[in-house]
Amino acid sequence: MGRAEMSGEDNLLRLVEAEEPDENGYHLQDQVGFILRKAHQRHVAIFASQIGDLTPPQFAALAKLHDIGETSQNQLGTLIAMDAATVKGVIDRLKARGLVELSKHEVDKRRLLVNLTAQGREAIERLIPLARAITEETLAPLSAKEAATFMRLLAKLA
Amino acid sequence: MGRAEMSGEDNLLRLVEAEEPDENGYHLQDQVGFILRKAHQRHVAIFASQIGDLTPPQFAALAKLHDIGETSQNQLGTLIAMDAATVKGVIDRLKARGLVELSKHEVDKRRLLVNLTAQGREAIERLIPLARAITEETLAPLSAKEAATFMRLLAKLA
DNA sequence: CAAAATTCATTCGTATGCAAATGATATCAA
DNA sequence: TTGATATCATTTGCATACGAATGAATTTTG
Repeated sequence: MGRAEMSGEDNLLRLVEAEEPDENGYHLQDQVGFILRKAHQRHVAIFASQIGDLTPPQFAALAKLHDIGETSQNQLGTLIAMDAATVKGVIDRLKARGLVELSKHEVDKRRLLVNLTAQGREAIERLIPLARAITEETLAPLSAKEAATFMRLLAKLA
Repeated sequence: MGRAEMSGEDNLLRLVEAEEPDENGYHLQDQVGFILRKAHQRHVAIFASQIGDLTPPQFAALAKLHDIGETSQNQLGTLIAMDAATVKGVIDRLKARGLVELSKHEVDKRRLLVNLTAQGREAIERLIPLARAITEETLAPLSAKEAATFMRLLAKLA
């Protein structure tokens, strides 16, 4: 596939000539996955700067429990998009800090019920305003209109 | 703050009445960070379904090395957005599989140079078409125009 | 030049994140 | 009812991801 055989569309030709023969111009920094990973990293960093003593997954668990009340560990995992193994670790750590408490389901003995403690409730209610600020700061590079568009499209991808 | 005191904008009133008094309507599933995390998860799953024997970070390292040639481990980390500790693990595993080789920088003895092996080069060149398919599948829920908009806005956030 | 500050790499500790295997319990179906 | 399935939780193993501490080498600066 020699370049000489290529008929002449100027921009394309210039583009091709600017690159190495074997490389058809794959640029990592233009790939969704790579940018998605970086955007997520940036968000996590912003989160950590505002809420230092809780991770985003831990916050998600508390926020969801605050929203819906007691549920099973598994159900909670589904709601906050974590598999069973991951959610267990998160809940274990929240339990160790006294933010959630566990109990057995009376009827279905397989289920482990998770609920906020008073301390957990106090914590999440205190943190929610900070979480709003985190969302705001994460979206700060975009105008209000851009942010709305972005959220709409991002939701379609997730 | 009784609801009765609220003057009547219909939509707002209905919205407020649908919620608990103390809860000002914080919904995890509407937060950028949460959706960003889910979108990233989905992408990683798509990646794994197309390229089973390499992770996205490992692929990123190979792709970048293919793009720019030999560099120091640290510099590579900067280019693919990984801190020093993370990049070391990734490179260690690629080395164990014979996809990259390491050498000492002649002048600056602190630096560890990383380069593709012949096998690594063969691998990345074989995988790049699959990576394009992964990008395509990740963006599949969006129209071409939406995808372009999304990429533009995402890049601003990352 | 010599001390101070930086840079590069490594190591340790902690926290996701997921696949796969396992055990206990529930539900479904023949 | 019992045998097959499915669900819930746990555990193990592996792979990011990052802060913090450390040591070696280089660069900056007084």
